[in-house]
Amino acid sequence: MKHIILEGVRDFDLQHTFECGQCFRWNRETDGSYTGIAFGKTIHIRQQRTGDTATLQLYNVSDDDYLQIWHDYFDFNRDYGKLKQDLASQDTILQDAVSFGHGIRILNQDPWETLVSFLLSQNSNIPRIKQCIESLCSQFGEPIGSPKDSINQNCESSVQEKMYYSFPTAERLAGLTLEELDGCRLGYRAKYLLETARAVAADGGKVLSGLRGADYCTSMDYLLSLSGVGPKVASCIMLFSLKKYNSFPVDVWVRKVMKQLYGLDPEDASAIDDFSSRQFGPERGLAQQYLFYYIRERERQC
DNA sequence: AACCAGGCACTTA
DNA sequence: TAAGTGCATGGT
Repeated sequence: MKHIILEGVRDFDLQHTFECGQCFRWNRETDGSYTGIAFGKTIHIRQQRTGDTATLQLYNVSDDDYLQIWHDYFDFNRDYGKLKQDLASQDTILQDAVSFGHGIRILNQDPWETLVSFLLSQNSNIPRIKQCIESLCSQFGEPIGSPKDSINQNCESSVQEKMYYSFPTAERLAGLTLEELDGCRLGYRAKYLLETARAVAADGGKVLSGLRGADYCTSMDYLLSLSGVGPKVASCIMLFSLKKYNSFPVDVWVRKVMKQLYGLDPEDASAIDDFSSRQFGPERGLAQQYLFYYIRERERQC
């Protein structure tokens, strides 16, 4: 039975984790459960809250998959209770943000998928980024099984019937032409994608996948050498796939936080970098996620 | 209907 | 080093 149950899970909430802007291939079903694709596998998750812990049902997950992929993917090795406590004690703004997004966890995603996703994210918005990625996957990825297959047929499921595709490899994309990418509607980013895919595929992706073991500067230098990857995109890749929790992506939303809540000049990148380093410490990447989710959900109300 | 989006590459001063 | 500009496309 490909079904895992985790009980007594603290500091984890599906909506907080999947809708804080770090991932693009998770979708909410009508009943509040989520279906996602990562590492060439589909997975369906339901949560039941009881007080401050949750029971998680992971469907289409074998014991091996859980140990080899999902345990690390959901960052279950880190103590978020302690991390949150440290951050919340810094200032009341962060305290509110942490409280608001208390179930956020930083996913440890695949570096290549994360690289492409954030390369495509520039000057765009989240709904459209998701569209671009899905069309890229459906046209150039491999079809994979639906998570519905492993859900008990007797109980009704909210998982929608559709095809699921893996994320295309660097080698696959490196062999394409710009014309072949037209249907994905990537705009001017298509050129960046091809150049970067070719650079990554040139060494079989070994340099990129090896960056988890490399230090911050080595990783940053390599990523910045890729076409279409600047400081913001590189920071996201390092934070969401390379476990570089000191990286602090600064985008329009974070600039908004820095201006509105901390009174900094939103155009002064080095001031923001210095301040975030002093104020949030070596785990400032996590602080960034709480603040990003906080300001974005707040603005959505208006 | 404008405005702008999880920015970057490229040019100019 | 700093400051400006074009970019494809679609959400709001």
